[in-house]
Amino acid sequence: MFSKACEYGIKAMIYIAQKSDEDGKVSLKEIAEKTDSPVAFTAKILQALSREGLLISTKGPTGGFVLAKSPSNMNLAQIVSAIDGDKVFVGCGLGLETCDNERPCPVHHKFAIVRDELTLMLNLTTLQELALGLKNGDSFLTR
Amino acid sequence: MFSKACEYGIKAMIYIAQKSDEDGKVSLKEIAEKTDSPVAFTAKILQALSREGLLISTKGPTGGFVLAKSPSNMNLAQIVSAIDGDKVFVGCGLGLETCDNERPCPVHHKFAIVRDELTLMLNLTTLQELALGLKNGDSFLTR
DNA sequence: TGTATTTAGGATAAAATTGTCCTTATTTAA
DNA sequence: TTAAATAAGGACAATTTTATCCTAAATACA
Repeated sequence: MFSKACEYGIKAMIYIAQKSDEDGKVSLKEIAEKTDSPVAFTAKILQALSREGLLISTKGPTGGFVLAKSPSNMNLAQIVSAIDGDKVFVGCGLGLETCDNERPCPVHHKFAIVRDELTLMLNLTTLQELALGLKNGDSFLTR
Repeated sequence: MFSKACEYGIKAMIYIAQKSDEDGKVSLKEIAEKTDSPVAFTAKILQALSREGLLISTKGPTGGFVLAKSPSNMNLAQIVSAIDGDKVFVGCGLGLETCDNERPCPVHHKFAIVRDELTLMLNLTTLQELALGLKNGDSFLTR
């Protein structure tokens, strides 16, 4: 469904959201540990998320990452499209370049319904609520 | 969403379904052409689908592939799981090994809803209806 | 029987994704 | 001012996925 990079990215963002409303910045090392992700690879992803304007990074001791916006204003769709692009939102289920209502692939109509639901869900799900569930112990980032 | 292999496999199955209720067997060469797929790679996928019991293959001149069952009894879920396994049906959206109602990842509940809809759609969509749309010119396998 | 045609399958290659390593730049604080 | 800590980013490596090539096996038909 999502790439590994995207999975790591989402987990990182949720962890940062949950952690940084307590303290300030969160370090790469801590993020990678708590999300059970490879450190160096996670670094690349956080870099990308910073470039895309979803994170703010600071170097040096006490440096780290913080959300660029309030977690209530950040949703999963923004994260996914920052990392995986918009393929998941608009791409054809059978990989055709041209696939729309004018010239649909055989599964287009049925696929579009599900895909649009996924898009809706990703757009409606905020980092705030995900971080809250995590903080409450209702959900987990590892295992 | 689906792997390339799976996309090719689905397109091939739809083409075979549409073509073989007219004639009998359909050759690899024809399938690859009409689905705009690489021949040798498609061969591997058709091999796998044959091993999985979804296709019957015949060697020699006039040989080729036919559906193992009536297209009304074959659905997309069977094809997807033959090629990509059941990851798409049961896998965690964030890649956790353990992720269920007992110990959910942060997106589990919302993700499961969409994933279950996808599963339902794949189970309910038969090769018969897809092949019919294609034959009627309402849908396409290329471009 | 022999030849052409077609799928099976092993070996290999290319490309994309995932992952690591190392150096540089920046910042903090002693 | 220096040392330590941290992210940035380039180079490279490993793995997975996608794709190709070649030979073998099976089959139809002359």
